[in-house]
Amino acid sequence: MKVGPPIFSESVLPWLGKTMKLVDTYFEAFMTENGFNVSRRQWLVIMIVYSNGPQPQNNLALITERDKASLKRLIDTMERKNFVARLPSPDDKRVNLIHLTKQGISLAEKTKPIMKGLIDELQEGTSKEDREAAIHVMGQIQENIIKKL
Amino acid sequence: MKVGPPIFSESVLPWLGKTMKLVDTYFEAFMTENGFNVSRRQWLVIMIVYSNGPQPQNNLALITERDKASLKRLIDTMERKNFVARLPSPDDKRVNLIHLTKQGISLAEKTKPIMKGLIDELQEGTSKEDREAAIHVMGQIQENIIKKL
DNA sequence: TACAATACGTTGCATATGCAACGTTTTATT
DNA sequence: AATAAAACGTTGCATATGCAACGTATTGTA
Repeated sequence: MKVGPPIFSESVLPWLGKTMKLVDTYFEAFMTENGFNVSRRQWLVIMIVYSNGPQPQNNLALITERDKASLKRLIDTMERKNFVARLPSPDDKRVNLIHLTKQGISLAEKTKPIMKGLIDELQEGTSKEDREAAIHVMGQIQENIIKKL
Repeated sequence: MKVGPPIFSESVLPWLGKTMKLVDTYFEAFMTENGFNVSRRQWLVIMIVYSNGPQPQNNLALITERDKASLKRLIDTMERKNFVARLPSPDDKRVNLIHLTKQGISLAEKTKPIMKGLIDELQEGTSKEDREAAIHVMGQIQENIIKKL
């Protein structure tokens, strides 16, 4: 018996989660192949710090859109893996600034160029117009929700 | 200091997770407002069973794209909430068939009509062409990944 | 200045998820 | 028919996440 998800089927919604999950899976496989043990979110944090300098945890939580508790634990893991280091902010005693370690910097430098290639690979066979349309659709959905919440 | 996520920014990818999260949030708020205590995934299971009849857990795991262990625990919760009941399959002693309880059927009947409205609300301001483009992009990304994995 | 409100990071608790291993049952192979 | 392989649901373990509460530090207000 053929069985599928009812409703939602014609809409954009069911595609979002599955795509995201696959992207995460592929990202980690790709990183593992290249000798790095880093999740997509960990990598994102590294690149944010690499591009913008040391950041308060709270900032990273906002940018990555996680709870600050969740981000705290992510930093714990990354510190254990020796990608980042917590250093007290000179301006505000409440704040930890997340710095990259040598290993973190090295990872950023090595992965940044190949990551563009990865994104191109993933989006292969899609046109710029379609991607822009997709972004517009998702942006509109987000707006609609935020307006109603 | 203005700080944003580097790379990925121009791509479709960062939109996926955020949109999904917002949709889930809104879904649950909507359900709560309407007097139902049910997550999007729980609701999806209910609608699948409602539309297709009692299902083995494994089927539901495949359709909802969760691990069978994860789905097992989802069913535990839904059984506790009295939305569904496990009944042994007459054909296969390994299999549980997930049935809807009266309460589950009632929920399906009451929510099905309003859910179409919800989806329309969410997609308000998007054209059919753009939504199709979005689905095409995500489908292509999924294909690309599956091909490479 | 003194006090209240807020911000930051941490911790405890609850929940969700995947993977691997297991017992039971079914299906395939020899 | 006997045995091997696979399928189904369950459980233990590891990880990720959000919310609420807390202590400390900073900012705003009276």
